[in-house]
Amino acid sequence: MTPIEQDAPLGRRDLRKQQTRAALTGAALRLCALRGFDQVTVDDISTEAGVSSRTFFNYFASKEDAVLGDHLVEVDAMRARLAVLLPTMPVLEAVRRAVLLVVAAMEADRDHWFLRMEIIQRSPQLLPRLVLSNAEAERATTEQIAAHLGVDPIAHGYPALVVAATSASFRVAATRWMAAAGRLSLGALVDEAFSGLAAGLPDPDIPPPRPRAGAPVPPG
Amino acid sequence: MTPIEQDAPLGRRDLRKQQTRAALTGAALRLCALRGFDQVTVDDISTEAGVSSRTFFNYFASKEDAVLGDHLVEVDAMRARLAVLLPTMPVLEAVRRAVLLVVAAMEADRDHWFLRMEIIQRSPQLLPRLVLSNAEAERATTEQIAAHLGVDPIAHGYPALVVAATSASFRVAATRWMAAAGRLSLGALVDEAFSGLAAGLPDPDIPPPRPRAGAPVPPG
DNA sequence: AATAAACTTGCAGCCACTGCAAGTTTAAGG
DNA sequence: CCTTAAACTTGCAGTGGCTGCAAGTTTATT
Repeated sequence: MTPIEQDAPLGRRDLRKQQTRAALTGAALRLCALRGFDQVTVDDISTEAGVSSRTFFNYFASKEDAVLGDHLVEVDAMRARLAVLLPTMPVLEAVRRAVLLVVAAMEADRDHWFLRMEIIQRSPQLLPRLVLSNAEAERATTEQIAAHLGVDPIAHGYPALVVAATSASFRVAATRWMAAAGRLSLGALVDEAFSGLAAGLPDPDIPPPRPRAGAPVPPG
Repeated sequence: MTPIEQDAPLGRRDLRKQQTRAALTGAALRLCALRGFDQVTVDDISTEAGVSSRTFFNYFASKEDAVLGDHLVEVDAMRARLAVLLPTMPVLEAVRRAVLLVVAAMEADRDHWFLRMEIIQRSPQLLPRLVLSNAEAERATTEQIAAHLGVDPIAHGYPALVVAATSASFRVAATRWMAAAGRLSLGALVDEAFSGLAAGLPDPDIPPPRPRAGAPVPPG
């Protein structure tokens, strides 16, 4: 998504490919935010981007992919960071810090993400696919943590549990971030969520506007 | 899914509808487990179930729905149970106990769930839709907890966080359950996952069978 | 038995998506 | 500069998911 300027050899061919890809995602996001996801055909997007609909499918495997993006780059970066962090701190803390990479990428791509939010809100069918793009990453991270701990990733539930819980927390933070239209820092929201996790999700202290019925009995 | 025998008025019409629906899901699960999800057409399923493909879409909105089911009943039951439990115990504990209802439903429907697992493993595209069916339920539960705590569900992150984390934990437990082909109790796996959550996901104590290679040296 | 309601089905059609076989553009080597 | 190979685009034809419509058929109602 974010136009990445690498020192890699960029012939005018690869340059044009990047342009086309950007044009397609741009058109997809713009049109879908305007009309709603299923009121936009692949042909609309392709025409808006100035290519044929057949070409669209040379760039994206599905209409949804064009809207949601792939985010593979960040995933790889996160895996590398995790590898460095895991040996030096508790798992949960390592994951928290690694996730900050994704936070940075999303904050850098604010505009696209806000459009995505609008589109997803109108077409909830998209939300699961967004989760799926994480699913593969989650599986890999689970194995990475299992390897680090020296346990079997299916016999032992911990690695999968940490990954699933942190991933869910991240999603909650991202949702709040987009709901707040960026008035809050995504990083701060993520930190808040991870703190809640690390504390074991205790009932929050509510500044008591009014007491509720049925006494909450602290266990133990 | 599970044939529910209510005292409700069951004319031979509603009876036949139930039969058709069961035949369709049965055919869908059987065929997809055998050949793989996208090697089975709606026509195959309909023919196997003895109805036209047009009728298929009178019962299910999509091919995926036929395989994954809807699970609306359990969701409603869980919501009711939560309403009773919330005022008398911490949120996390209330959710844990409410989830046991879903656990019971799944254990009662073992066979279908194991087929679903096989199918989903071969066609990971299905996993997100399974998550989506939960998404609506999660939103409702979040609001229920927010109302109980007397906080605004978007200003305050706790309700969404608890729901997302517990939901993810449940998914992990279910995955392990299916991976173990039912040799373990789903209830026990869920309890284990919730315990990990309540403890704040600390690094597990690994019984050290052997030190692993590539020495991760914990710094002082 | 007559009427209304519910259910099934075929048909026509939209759209996402794919493989194939052109045609066109760019890169590479002499 | 010219040639050749590779890469990219595109149209075409076809599959399959999914929908609305307009019968036709079955079941419930009075």
